Amino acid sequence: MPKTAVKENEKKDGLIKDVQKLVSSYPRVPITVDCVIFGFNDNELKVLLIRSDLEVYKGKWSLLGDFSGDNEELDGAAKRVLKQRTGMDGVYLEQVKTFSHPKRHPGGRVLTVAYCSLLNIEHHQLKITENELHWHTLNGIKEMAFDHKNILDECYAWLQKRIQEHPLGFNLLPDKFSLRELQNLYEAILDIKLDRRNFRKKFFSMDFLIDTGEMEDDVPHRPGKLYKFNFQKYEKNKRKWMGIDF
Amino acid sequence: MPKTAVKENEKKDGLIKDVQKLVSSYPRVPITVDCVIFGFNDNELKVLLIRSDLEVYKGKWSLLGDFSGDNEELDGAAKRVLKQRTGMDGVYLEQVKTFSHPKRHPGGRVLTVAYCSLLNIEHHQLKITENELHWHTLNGIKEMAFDHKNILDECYAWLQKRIQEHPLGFNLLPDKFSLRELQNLYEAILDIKLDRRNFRKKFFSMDFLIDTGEMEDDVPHRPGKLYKFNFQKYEKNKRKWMGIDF
DNA sequence: GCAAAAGTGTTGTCCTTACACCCATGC
DNA sequence: GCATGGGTGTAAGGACAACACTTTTGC
Repeated sequence: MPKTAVKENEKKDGLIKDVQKLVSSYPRVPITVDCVIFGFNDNELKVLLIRSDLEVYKGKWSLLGDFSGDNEELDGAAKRVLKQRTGMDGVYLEQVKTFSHPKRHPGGRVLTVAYCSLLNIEHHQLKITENELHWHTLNGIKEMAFDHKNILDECYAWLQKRIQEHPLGFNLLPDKFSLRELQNLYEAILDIKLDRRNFRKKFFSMDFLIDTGEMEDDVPHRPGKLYKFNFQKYEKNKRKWMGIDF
Repeated sequence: MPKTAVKENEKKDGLIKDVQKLVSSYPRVPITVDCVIFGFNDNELKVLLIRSDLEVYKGKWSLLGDFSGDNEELDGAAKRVLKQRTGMDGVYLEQVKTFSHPKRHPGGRVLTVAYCSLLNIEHHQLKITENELHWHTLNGIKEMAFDHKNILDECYAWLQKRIQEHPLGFNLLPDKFSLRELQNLYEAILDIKLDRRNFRKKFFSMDFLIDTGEMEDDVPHRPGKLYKFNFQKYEKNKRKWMGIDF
């Protein structure tokens, strides 16, 4: 507790009575949220970036962020950013880390809370033309505005770890997908090659895939079956998700 | 970007030139750090708490926290809190999560960043008598000030997971420890019973324990060997740490 | 000599890995 | 009919789980 705030506030029993006064004595910091929005198409992991609107970062790419409004929970702020940029509610979203280096923003100290989000590119193409907003492949990104390259790297590492513990990947795929698509996704995220037979065995043994009875269409080879992920069964039965340990 | 801030700042090319002005237009929020400091003795996992100095929380226990000073990185703020309370530098410390519910502080909106810290109780008894500061066993804690019970629960879950991925536990033990102590620690944190022989096999096979040649003393039974953890070898060779998967 | 914990190996089970052939479709 | 990827099974090796007896010390 700050000595000054305590002194002004102190009573004989040493307890602070006026909590509003106490809080108003705290230094205040501008807060933003930054969303690392991952997508997947053409067998590549993509991230959604916008051209920076600050002159000091002219031409550089930036994460999608906004400051946190008064009395807004940060999860809500992140959802708001997603909604504004992609037009979508109900997108997968998780807090990853808070970045606080005093020089991370050229305009002064600004704290940012990084969120990671996964969405299906096909479902979300609607509002993307409004701004200079583009999907980028991960390894094409060299430099970014602020410390956003660092944030992106940490979120990517987070995703690689997280996807082996939870079935997040389905958020990046269409509702119905072939096992080949699912495997391509895991290979792209983890940046490794997997054995097709073992991959299939693993997913079938978890028993969270529903055979839709439909098949791929318009492929220049034997079509594969299309599956859905059984989100309900997974939610009821999380224990059965064994780590994917490639 | 906030419409007002952009408008005041806009040039013909649409880029913002005055970043200070931009940042000064952001709402500002008081920030605190809260440290969940775990210790281990009497074969129990403990957490270091202080009596709240707010009258609204009279008698309730609280995490060790402080607000973040101007231009201070949050990791530094958390280290500062640890240093002030325990007198120790170089304690294990990691950011866990940021809590932002608008009503989490009775004095108004205050954002807090939770840090988790692990320290050896024996080494840190020095400055603990200054305040009403005590080690608590985890399951004795029912109610706390602010949302600190929630923060504590999340940090404990974090620890349970984290200790299976990294050898954090050694930070809680004396430099030299017996395998029995090490096993007790894992049993306490994970809240399960382990097989002694398998536990020993696992740790010896990782080859990160150094036999000090010394033995336990003053035990009313056959004394065990004392080991040190080989931090250097671990740092050079993190790959060999296989998840502990009890 | 007795209580209490240290120290030590083996076996069965299960998961993981590596690996090769036939099948269905579009062209 | 050929190119392309879909679909399938098995065997070997490695990790994990279960389990009991002898040893050393303090008292």
